[in-house]
Amino acid sequence: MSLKITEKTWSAETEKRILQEWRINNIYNYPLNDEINEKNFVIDTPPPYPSGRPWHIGAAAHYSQIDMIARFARLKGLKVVFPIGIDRNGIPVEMHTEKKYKIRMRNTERREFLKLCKITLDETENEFIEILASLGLSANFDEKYQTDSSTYRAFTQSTFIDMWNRGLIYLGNRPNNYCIDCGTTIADAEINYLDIETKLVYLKFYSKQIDNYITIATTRPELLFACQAVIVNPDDERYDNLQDTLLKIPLFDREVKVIPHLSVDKSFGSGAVMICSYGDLNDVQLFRELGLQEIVSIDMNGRTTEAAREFSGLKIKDARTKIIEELTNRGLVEKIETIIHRTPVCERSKTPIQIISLEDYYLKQVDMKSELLNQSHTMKFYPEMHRQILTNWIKSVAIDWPISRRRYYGTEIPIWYCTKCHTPNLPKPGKYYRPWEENPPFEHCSSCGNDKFEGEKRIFDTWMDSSVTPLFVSKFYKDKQFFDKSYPAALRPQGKDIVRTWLYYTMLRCVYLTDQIPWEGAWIMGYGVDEKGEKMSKSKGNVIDPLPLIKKYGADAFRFWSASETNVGYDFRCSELKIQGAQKFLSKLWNIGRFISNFEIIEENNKPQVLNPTDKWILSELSNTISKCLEGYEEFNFFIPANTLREFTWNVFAAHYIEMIKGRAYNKELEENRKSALYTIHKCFKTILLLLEPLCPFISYELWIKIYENKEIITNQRKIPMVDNEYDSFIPSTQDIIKFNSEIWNKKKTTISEITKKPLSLKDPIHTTIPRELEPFSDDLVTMHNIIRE
RNA sequence: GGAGGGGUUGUCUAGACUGGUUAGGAUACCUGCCUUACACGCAGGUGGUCAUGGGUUCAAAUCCCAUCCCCUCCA
Repeated sequence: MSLKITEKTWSAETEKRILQEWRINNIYNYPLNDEINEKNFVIDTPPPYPSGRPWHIGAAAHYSQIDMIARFARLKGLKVVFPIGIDRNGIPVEMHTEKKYKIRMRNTERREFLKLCKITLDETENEFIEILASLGLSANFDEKYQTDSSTYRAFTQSTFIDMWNRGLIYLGNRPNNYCIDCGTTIADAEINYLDIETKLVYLKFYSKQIDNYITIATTRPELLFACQAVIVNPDDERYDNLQDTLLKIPLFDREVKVIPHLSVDKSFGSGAVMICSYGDLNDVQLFRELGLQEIVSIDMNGRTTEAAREFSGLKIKDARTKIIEELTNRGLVEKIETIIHRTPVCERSKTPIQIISLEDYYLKQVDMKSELLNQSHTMKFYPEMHRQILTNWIKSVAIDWPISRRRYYGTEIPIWYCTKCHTPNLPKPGKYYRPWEENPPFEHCSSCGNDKFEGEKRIFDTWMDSSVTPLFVSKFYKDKQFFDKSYPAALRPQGKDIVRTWLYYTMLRCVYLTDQIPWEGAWIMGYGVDEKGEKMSKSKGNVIDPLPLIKKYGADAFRFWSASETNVGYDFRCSELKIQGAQKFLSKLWNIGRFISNFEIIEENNKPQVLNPTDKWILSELSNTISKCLEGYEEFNFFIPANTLREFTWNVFAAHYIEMIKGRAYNKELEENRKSALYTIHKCFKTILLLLEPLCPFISYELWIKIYENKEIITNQRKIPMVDNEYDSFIPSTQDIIKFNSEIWNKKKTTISEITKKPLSLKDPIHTTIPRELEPFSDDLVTMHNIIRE
């Protein structure tokens, strides 16, 4: 009998040493046995974007929980494929690089700019990987992939060439969302809406026919010169008999017709609306519907075109100021109101988007809507309620996906154009191509035989890269045997904020390429919100940096907090106090381990023939706990095992069982009775550690190797504890035992000792009776409370 | 305007699908206690019109209807 554990508390510092040990032994990177014909449990891990600090605490919790998914699957004995990728393409790094080096992308030589982006990414990525590892992530870091590697980019390009050959991609010239700041077309999914204060200008449109003017309210007076119609609601009495009336556009003197249209809100402004190319997507629709001739108003640089006459070549803001000024001078403004306008902005640069027509590549998606809706039913959602986000989004898809971007840091579109007949020539899939600086891998144009080409300069939308992760990690195109075992992936874990992008685009692409949904299930996590329940944002200043908290309390405390605080799919509040609470539980567990480490281990093969009733009772509670935990784990709802384990370990096992068997444990004279207690206490503790391992791998590992002196907790698979109903009849005793112990404690507390004049100590004897239903446990209870039976 | 989620003690939350002892826990607060694992602990206590109104029922935090408030997403 000796204490194998001497330290009184679990220290987060220990984690560093354990991590080192895991790293040296490479414990999570075991080769998958390809002989066994069994499906791999593939987690389509979100490739995080290394955006630098502070990292979002919700994201740290998110990755912790993904690791719990992986660890539980290993506990079950599944062959887990837990890849880790880093998403490196896209506008955020370009913007970050511009800021960092005080340069502008378009004024910098392309190669030079790409080099600077890479440096920026490498710096943040290393730090980021360190954080992930320090959280105890059991992912395969050795095979980390990066979406900007030539391998990954070749993969993206191959999928594009594949889809091109099947006629799913086309070049289209149509009005679309355009961000002036980013200088590129963007997709609907990349747009956010902000409430912005703006001026609503009431303009006078004169008409000879009625010898008067009508008032038109607009938030976009700078587009006046691109006006092609004025619409009014047909039910609006103010505009009765004005149909087809010609109105003169102020300043520009061109005439446009008044057209009735049901889409007009009578109560907004004056009830008459000017339709310009293009103020918003509604304008686009009306131009199409009414067959109006487009007037190009804004160019790619965000400046007014020739059509603006004396106002041409101006930035939108300046054109607006000048036009309002001129209109005011000429008495054409009736009034100006300030309103809050829900304005679409680019989610990256926060610049209000413009609608302009450009030639871009589109991937067909409108035709796929019903197919995707149908197929999505084969996928399970955790929780089911978040299926709605996807369904609503698919239903709202209205135009095909513009996939080309006029940016630098991304996967190049692999096309060379014939200089003679302009036919796009595509290379063979499988290699990484950079048409803007490389010669084509072919000599002659497939159409006219010409031998001169011009390389495409544009790149792909970043979602073109990230929408093929399940294919990349399952080695599509590369290893048929592995792919068959790995696809569809078991699970896509992700945040609910990127359902319309990552989840949706991945589905679309994978259904095109493989005819099936790429996962069996989607696990959708909520947001980490602040203490008040509000979303964290830099502008609100309520962002919590997880790093100091992880450093202070340790990864396990952080992980346990994240598990016990987040109900699957719901938003969860982040507060340091709760993490402290998790730390206390770990300390409690540590000390239970410390106590248990006193006693020799009675293994299963040495189990006593007859167990003491108290031991049978706690085993019944243990079995109950196993069953609840497994149920929660199966649903990837870690809230359940975390709280079940905490409750059992602290409030039943430690508070009542351990106190009850202390007498037997220390009494070497009744050997059989002692053996029964020691067998049971180790059985319970081992089970607790195994069930806790997915949540808190560090402390579980440390306690296990300290007490049991082997590494079975992580090296052996299929160690999942089994539910055993043998002692179920003891379950009802739990309430009786807790109640009885509580009564005795209370009695001692309220009895003032004659000698000390203080309440009785727990050691002091007490006269009492033991209720009949607790008779089987009476020996343990008598010793525990020092009861003198009456 | 549309969709989804939520409103339970000072604060956070479980219970709601499947109605049934005294609404459970955590934290904070108050009181007492070093008890051969743990003061990061132990024991005890104060604290609740379960958002509001109505309905169903022997019985409603739970089911139904309406209203109000908060959050998120979409137009």
